[in-house]
Amino acid sequence: MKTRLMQIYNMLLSCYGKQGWWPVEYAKNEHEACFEIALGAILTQNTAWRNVEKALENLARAQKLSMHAIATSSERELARLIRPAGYYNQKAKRVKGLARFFLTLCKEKDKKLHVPSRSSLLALHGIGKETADSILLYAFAQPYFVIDAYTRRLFSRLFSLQLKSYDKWQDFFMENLPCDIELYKEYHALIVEHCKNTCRKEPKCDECVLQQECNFAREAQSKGRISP
DNA sequence: GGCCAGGTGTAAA
DNA sequence: TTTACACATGGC
Repeated sequence: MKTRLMQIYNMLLSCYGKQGWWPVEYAKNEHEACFEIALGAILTQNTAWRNVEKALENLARAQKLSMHAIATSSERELARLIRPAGYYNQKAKRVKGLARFFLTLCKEKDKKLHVPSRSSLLALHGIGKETADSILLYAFAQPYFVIDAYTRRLFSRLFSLQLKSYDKWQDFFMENLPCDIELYKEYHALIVEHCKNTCRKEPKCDECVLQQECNFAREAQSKGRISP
């Protein structure tokens, strides 16, 4: 299992190349870069990244991209700016809560941005496990493997896995991969990139870099055994 | 015009 | 504990 997970990673890497997530476009310092990542993590909830880019651009143009600016803006104004990212009323509340939370992380005298605990992120309204783990991994370089719909879809097919909960999926990856921040970042990004291309709900497996893996999984399933 | 996108919170079964 | 649904824009 461990070997196959790494094999799949290497196939994706050689096909798509290093993804270098998370993209930071506007931040002028390290703290704001962390915040911009977390902001993007909320804005991209069930939303295509290109729409998030429009929202971020609106915020930047209006000088409303910093944690302080967002924390002190009205929800109405924020909603107007982030409109292209969808669910703008909900997300306006969420990003404002996030900004206020981030301000508490930099209040320490040493000027360092404190690494939040997972539970403190989950306590924020509108931050669930996937968003919390994205923020921890990409903004704070903490070792949490991010599970999203693409990950479940792809690995359900590849391994005939029917894991129910987010935690079980996360355990599956974290128990079978070396604890390596860069690997976690890149693997998740590659899964997303791959699924955007060929592993959608209607998979195009015949033009897929993992075609052999898919066939292997299908064969194993038809023989009534779980693929290793 | 329908489907889908780097989910989450709430309420009901 | 699982399932259904609201939330919403924009690209293909």
